[in-house]
Amino acid sequence: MTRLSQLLLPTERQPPADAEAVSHQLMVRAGLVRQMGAGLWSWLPAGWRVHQKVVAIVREEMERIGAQEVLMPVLQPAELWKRTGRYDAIQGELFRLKDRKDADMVLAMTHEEAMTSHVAQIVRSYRDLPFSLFQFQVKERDEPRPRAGVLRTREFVMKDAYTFDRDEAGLQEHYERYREAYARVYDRSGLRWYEVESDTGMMGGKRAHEYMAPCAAGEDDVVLAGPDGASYSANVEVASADAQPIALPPAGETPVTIETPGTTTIAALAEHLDRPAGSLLKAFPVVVTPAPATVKGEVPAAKPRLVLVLLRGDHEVVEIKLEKALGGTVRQASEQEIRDRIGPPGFLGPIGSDVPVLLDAAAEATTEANDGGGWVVGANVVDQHLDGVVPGRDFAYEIADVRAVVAGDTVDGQPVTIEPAIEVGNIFQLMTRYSEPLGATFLDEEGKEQPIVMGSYGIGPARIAAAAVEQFHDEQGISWPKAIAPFDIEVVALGKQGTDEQLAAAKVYDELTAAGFDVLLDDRNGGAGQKLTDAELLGCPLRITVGKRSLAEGRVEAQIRRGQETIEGGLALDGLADAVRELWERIP
RNA sequence: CGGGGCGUAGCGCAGCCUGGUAGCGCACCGGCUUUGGGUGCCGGGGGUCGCCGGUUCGAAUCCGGCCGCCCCGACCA
Repeated sequence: MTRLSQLLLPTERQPPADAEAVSHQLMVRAGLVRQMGAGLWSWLPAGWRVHQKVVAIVREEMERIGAQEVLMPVLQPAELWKRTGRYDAIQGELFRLKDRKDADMVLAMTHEEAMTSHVAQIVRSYRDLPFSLFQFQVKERDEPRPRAGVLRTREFVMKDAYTFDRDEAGLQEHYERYREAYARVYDRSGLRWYEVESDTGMMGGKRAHEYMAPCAAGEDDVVLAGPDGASYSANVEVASADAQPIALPPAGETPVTIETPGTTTIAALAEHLDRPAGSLLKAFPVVVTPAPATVKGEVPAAKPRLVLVLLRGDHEVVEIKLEKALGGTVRQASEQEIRDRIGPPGFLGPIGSDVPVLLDAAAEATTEANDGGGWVVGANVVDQHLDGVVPGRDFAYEIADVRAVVAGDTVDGQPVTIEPAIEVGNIFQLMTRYSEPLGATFLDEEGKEQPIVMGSYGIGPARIAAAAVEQFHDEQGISWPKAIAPFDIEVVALGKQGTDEQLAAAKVYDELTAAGFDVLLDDRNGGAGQKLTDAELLGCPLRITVGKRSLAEGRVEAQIRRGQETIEGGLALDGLADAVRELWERIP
């Protein structure tokens, strides 16, 4: 029996002063979670019910596709992580510690090492494959900046799953099955969501998708084309689209020097020349440090090198795309490096220096679309630029798509929009990134040793809960999707304990519970205002109010939380369970 | 890691500049009152003023160091 008078549900009238995100404010105010430290959160009973409901949905969908549930330690020997190279590759985010024997240990931020090393010991033959494992286990990440309540924390439960296949075809099959399972998970949980192409990041591997729930507190920007991203959707980190056209003035035989005193920014230059920023080439000098060896035995690459990135003045670089294109980590060049190798900052250009040039694909596409047109670039001389510069003719370059898509660009002719969203899950094709260093191999039909081909698949239940709050709330509080609400129905008993309303409400509670609903009964002695306000804050999908007014007619009141729709005339006590069941069908 | 801000009761805040033994609202406890949208009145409990050190007759207040938390950026499976 869940009586509010017995439930630890510390609702607050005011949100914590430091809570910025709506979900942060509401989840604390509604008594679902409490903070212990930066990025460290405790789940109180009602909040944990939400979390568990999400977990139950995920578990069902994992089992539906044949994945087997396991549980592996969070505290792990560092040795495993050294073998995959991540011990050195991951800088601050990995918690490291020593045990009493002074052995290096880590707190796992994900479980590729653990899963793979076990599987390496167990699997011998192609006959043992394929299969897939999953768990709900805590992950520890020393986040540089935890934020937004439960959205980005240092410790959180994750459903992580791993697939083990004989070859890439098997992985693809598994991958598709997971995509379907994920779609079901997010549909069932009641979120607005979409699947986008993503960067593979520290996981390594080949292909990856992220599952994004659009919301104001989102940390990622997602590029979408078509209705709700139907025809294109990708994280801006990897998105690519056709830039909006821009006209370039005809170029002469050779570049012409123009005086541009004091115009060190694109904006100033555009104004000075009275030309659109998109017709100017922005110079972005960077230093590339080749990626460190992530696998034992990999040959360390060359020394850091300077590269001049050129892109349209109305575009920005995406560091991740740049790093991919250049094959290493990238930082902006220092002023000294720029002066030594290229020219005076503010007037940089590709002509007159020996620094290799990387031209953004959108700039090249613009050049082609303006046959015979020329750009303005820095002259590498103070207060001078060059006009009528033609890439290829006037300077050599390599080409890559390294710019950020902006709203209004097009994909297959369709304009894109950009929305903030929170990542609620992801899937990666790891290939042999972990099986090789950890020796997870099998003998194929020919008796030849092969590395297992892997995939990894994560879901953050806490983020699903918080994203739901972000997406579904109003002035009064949360309005949960019914699949993950802490309770299906809150029965509010008006009047003091022992009154007719309270007795009738208890009966309503029993009847609805017997009918299979999760019911919360507010049997407190408080005033009507307090109870109704708290109910709206907590946000159960359906509220049944038992007061003496309607009770006199043998009825109770009903309100659907989403949209605060009051059911005309309420519901008759006689046959209440059936009426509620019917009503339940149309609640989101 | 860079920039900014904040630590005083469970939550939200004042007091600090100008040093004199800590206060308000909500919540909580007791009594009465009220009973369909946080009712009103009376009485009450609760705080190492983040921590350490210094200055001073005296420090929440001034000075130094440290710790914690939040926001922006960098970063982020």
